[in-house]
Amino acid sequence: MAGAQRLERKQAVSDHKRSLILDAARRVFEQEGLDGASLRAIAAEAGYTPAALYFHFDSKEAIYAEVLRVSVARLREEIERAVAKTRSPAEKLRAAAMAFFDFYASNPRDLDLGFYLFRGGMKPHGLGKERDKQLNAALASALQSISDAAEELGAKKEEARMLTVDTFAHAAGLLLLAHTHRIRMFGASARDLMARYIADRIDQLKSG
Amino acid sequence: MAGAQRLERKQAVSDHKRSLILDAARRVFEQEGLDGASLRAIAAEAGYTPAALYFHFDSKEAIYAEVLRVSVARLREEIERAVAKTRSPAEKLRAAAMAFFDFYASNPRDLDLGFYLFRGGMKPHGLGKERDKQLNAALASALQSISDAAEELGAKKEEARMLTVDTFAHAAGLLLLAHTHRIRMFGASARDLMARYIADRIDQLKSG
Amino acid sequence: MAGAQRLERKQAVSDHKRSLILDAARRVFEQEGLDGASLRAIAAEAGYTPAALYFHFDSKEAIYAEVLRVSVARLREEIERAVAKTRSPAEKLRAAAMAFFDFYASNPRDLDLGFYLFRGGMKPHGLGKERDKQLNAALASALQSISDAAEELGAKKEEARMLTVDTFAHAAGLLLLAHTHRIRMFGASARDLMARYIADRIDQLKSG
Amino acid sequence: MAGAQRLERKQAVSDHKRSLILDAARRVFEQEGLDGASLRAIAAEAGYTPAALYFHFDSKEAIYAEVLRVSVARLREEIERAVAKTRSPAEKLRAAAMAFFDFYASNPRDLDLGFYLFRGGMKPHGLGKERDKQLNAALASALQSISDAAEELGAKKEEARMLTVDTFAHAAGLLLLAHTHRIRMFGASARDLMARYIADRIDQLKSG
DNA sequence: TATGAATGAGTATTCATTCAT
DNA sequence: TATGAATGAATACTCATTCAT
Repeated sequence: MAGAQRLERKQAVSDHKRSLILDAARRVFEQEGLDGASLRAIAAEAGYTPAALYFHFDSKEAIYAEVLRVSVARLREEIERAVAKTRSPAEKLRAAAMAFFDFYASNPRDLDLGFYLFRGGMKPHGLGKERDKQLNAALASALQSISDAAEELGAKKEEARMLTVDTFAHAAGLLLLAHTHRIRMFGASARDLMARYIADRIDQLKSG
Repeated sequence: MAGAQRLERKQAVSDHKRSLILDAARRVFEQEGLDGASLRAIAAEAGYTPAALYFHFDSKEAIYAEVLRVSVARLREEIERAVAKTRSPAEKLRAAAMAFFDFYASNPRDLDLGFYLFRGGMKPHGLGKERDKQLNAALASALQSISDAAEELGAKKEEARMLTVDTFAHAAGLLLLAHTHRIRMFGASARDLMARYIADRIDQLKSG
Repeated sequence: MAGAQRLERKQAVSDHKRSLILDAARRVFEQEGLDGASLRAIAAEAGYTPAALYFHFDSKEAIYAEVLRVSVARLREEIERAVAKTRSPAEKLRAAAMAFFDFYASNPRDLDLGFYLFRGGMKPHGLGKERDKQLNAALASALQSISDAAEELGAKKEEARMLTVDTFAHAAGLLLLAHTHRIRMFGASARDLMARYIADRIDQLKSG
Repeated sequence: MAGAQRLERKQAVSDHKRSLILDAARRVFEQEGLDGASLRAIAAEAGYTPAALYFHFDSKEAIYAEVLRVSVARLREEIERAVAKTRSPAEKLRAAAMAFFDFYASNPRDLDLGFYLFRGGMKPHGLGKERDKQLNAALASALQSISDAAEELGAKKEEARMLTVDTFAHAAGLLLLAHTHRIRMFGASARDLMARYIADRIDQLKSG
């Protein structure tokens, strides 16, 4: 029993240190961006030697992946919080979509990270299949609110799915344009366009 | 006269070498991705010493920019070619939008290249102001067909612009999902979704 | 206790390695001159990878500065040792001046090193402000013996200072000539000229 | 005859181009300092390709040497001009010494160049014996005024020579200190110190 | 668990020089 | 005489990672 307790405590301490490193990594991402987030920089911010991080993570990419995992978890929380404040299915759908958009609009580093990892940014072997699966699951879970709301509005399962994908895509595209400053060339606000987009889709659903 | 001819020939040879280097750069992008596209790698692929590239280009970024410029020019050509085959404004709009989508769907490295701008864009240095401006202009020019078609369909200038941005964004988002293989998790075809999206917008325009 | 001892030993080992690198740097200076003293060269001479030096020093300039610091420290020691052997103020002054001259006459690479400052000095970056200040302080300290002796011989503070500057300048000029072999063209011994110079200044002081 | 004339003209044209390059080199030295005076930079300033310079000079160092030669010639002119304005031998001596000092004080790049070339700054084989000899001769000639004046003031040949060397050395030392900004630490003006030095030597000569 | 030390591969860019044309 | 093209060596410095301690 005593041995098991000791092991538990050890595990807890270890987890805590891991999360301290992740916090540091997040801070570095925010302040320096992806390119500045070297292992050295993360280690320094965490008060560690670079070598020390290898006791807690397998590689730099593993840290990146973990930060992304937490990021997606936060995304999900934000969406759920926004949805919880609403009453009607329509409002729910709008709230979920806009929460998704707003999360990345106000956390551009999370967007950067997401794009980096979701694409082939990582050299040696990507995230690894397992992590990739987990990530997809987490993302699907975050977007579940959108699908649910669509179904409540009368969409069939398949339609609801497609709406979710479309919403994700439209938001991602607008965010991309907004963050590369390529959108101002058309003199439009990304958020307004997103709002209009989702309003149209809601109308479609209601009338269809 | 002979002197002028010699100069012309020299220029032609020089241009040819430039384009060989750009081809090599494109190949490296394709095989190694953006991060692997170091000057050394490009030089090696082109059969040159790194130093030799500096005779033909001012910097690594200049090579990137040129590759990108060519890519956007090809995009524009494809869109215009597609539009030229159509008759009605509605067809024109659809053709332009789908040509945009298809270009990047079938040239994923060009998409990667475009996304590079995104990453450089976040901390906005990258290509330098001048090149960035030129690029925006080239992109706007490539998308002009979409705006034109929308206006022909009765949209006001402002509406036409927003439609163009929306179309760009939706396509970009879908391509991102497709490209990262995140879209299959919803069991939908990116191209179908794009087609439906643009069909809906055309309906909107016609009925509005 | 044991822990403290281990730390001490570690520190000692680290210091030793640092000094081995500095020795290597000095050797490179001697054999290759200042321009040849690249980081690579120093690392190779020390039996290290270039990257390894960055564990022990912040930059190439930091190594230069350290070598220079040691050089000036040795200069100071030599001057003080020479002065300590004398009795009268006049002898002290002569001893200090000649020790200064002799140090650089018999350590021409230290002279080179000092001249490096000159070249860096023209467009005044080089070592960075902080190091430059420290160096000036160390140099001033090394020359203090001369000022002190002058004051003991009756010179006012201001006079003593100027004498120090003059002595420094005269010695530096003669060393330059001797070192570049430009002095033989006049068939004179630099050391004799220095001795005569300082003798004259002592006479001046005594009679003035 | 016609052939000889043609050859002469060719030679004249060639000489002119050489001097244009040297002018360019001088300008680059002045604006960019020694480190910035790369062959490329000189060529660009002269409106040539780097390769073209090799038809006029053997190497970069050869250009440096030639610039230095011209510099020493100008030094000599300045000294002679200053001396020509004076009447008494004492004035002559003072004028020559101060002209020497002032020349380098107001043309620090010439000083820099002189130090660089007179020392071992040049890697492969120095200036070459021949050029070195010429340079020494030119320098001696520039300093001749000082020796002459000293002799006119009653110094024997040997004494006059030593005075010249001393003056050269003192000036060089002060200039070195002044340009490295190491002299202000003693709060003295280099020019005043030089003036005092030469005044003392004149007094010595007169009284001795 | 953590460190200090070290590595080897990598970065973009500059340099003086050469050579065919 | 001059150029365009090319080279090979060099520059200082950064990186993720490893390993003995």
